[in-house]
Amino acid sequence: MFKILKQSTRSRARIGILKTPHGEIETPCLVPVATSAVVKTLTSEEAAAAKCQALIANTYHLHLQPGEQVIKRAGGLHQFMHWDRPLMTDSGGFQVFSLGFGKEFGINKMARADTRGTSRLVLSLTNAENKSDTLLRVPAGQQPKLLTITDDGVEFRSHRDGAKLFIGPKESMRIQAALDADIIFAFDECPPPHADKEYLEESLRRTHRWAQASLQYHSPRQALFGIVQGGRFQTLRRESARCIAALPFDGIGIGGEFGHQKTHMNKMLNTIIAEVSAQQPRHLLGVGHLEDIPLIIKAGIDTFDCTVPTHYARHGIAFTSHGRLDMAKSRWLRDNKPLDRKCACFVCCDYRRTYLCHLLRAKEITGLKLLTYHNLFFFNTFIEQIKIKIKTGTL
RNA sequence: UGCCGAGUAGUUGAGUGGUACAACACCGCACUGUUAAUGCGGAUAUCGCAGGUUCGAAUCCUGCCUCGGCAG
Repeated sequence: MFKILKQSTRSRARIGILKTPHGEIETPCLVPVATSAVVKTLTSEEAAAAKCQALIANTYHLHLQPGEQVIKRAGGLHQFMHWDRPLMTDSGGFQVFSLGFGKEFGINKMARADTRGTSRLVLSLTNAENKSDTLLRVPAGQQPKLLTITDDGVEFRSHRDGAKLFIGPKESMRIQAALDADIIFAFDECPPPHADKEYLEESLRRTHRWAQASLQYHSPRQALFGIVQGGRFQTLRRESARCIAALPFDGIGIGGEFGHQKTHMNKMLNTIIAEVSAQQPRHLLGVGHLEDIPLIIKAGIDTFDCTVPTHYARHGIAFTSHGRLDMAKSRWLRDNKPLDRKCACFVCCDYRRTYLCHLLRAKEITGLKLLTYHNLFFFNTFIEQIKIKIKTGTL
């Protein structure tokens, strides 16, 4: 299922081929996020044209809307969304965080370093109610207010209508089987970044039990990846990697966050990858800012999904060879140059900054589409260049 | 020409005696397995003009100006 074509001698980076019933993925590869069976603003044809090799959709969201039975009757996700290349589905484990502690505290998955130079953990607070400077803690045993985590799974409340719904490993596997993606993920808990070590230990035990249950309930016609957790603690990451590596998964997923310094993520990845088989594909969940990509590939990551190129595009940010450009800023109205002269995508070939800026400021949805297309093309091209370096032995 | 109504931030409006508020626009920041074309923050007003009453006026009174409606 996974074949390594070239292993770098300078790093853990490798070129591989991940085979699926819907074709091959040449790794390393970004897997753009198509939560609701769509890369927001793009058609599946456009996502393919932007050089996306595979997409990842979401179990929780598709279960809520339109429901997996609708997709099953449509012939599965591939036919439903008219995408004939490889597909993954995430298990709903991330929603345990994002709709639980994430929503409650108004925080993101990632912690970040205090800008005042202390080593104190500071969180990206986005919820006005929690705009205090106090350090948030999640002690062992604490439940998020908005959902309930038990040994068997998670009782969610629908963010759409408040209805209760239960998803555990069994339910996640059943839903993912109906969706019928090529690669699916074990049901896990993505723990909050500010959780105490004791909380993370309990959460990890639960995630490991759910990993075994996911294996038990999964149909072998889909590839199933287990998920390593453990937060910012090296001992927990090592323990988790050993546990997941010992189970008969088709690949290794790596989830959660890794601490509030960028270099810490590298250390955690090295710890994890040292414990898993070189022959298995490794997928890093939810990481992929441009500056992270060379680091994670050198650490030995084969595939990774991230909302950054698509999400930022819809907030007006273009990633270019000149860096991040906020294309909604009025200065671009007077700029007749292409978005990025060095980019070969149709947006950069055929349109100019002034027009992109106008579309964004006028809130025309085509502006979001053009930036989404460009960002994906740019990220994918960036990764192609890294692959060339691996192939030629310079990375 | 008369009568009636209206003039408050760039715009549309709220505010009927204690020197101003919202939305949008503008400017800035954030966003890493998507509840997000989102969230947070900031700047911006001699309250049409001139007088008067009052301790105090966007608010009450007088005159004027501008716009709209109706009448002639």
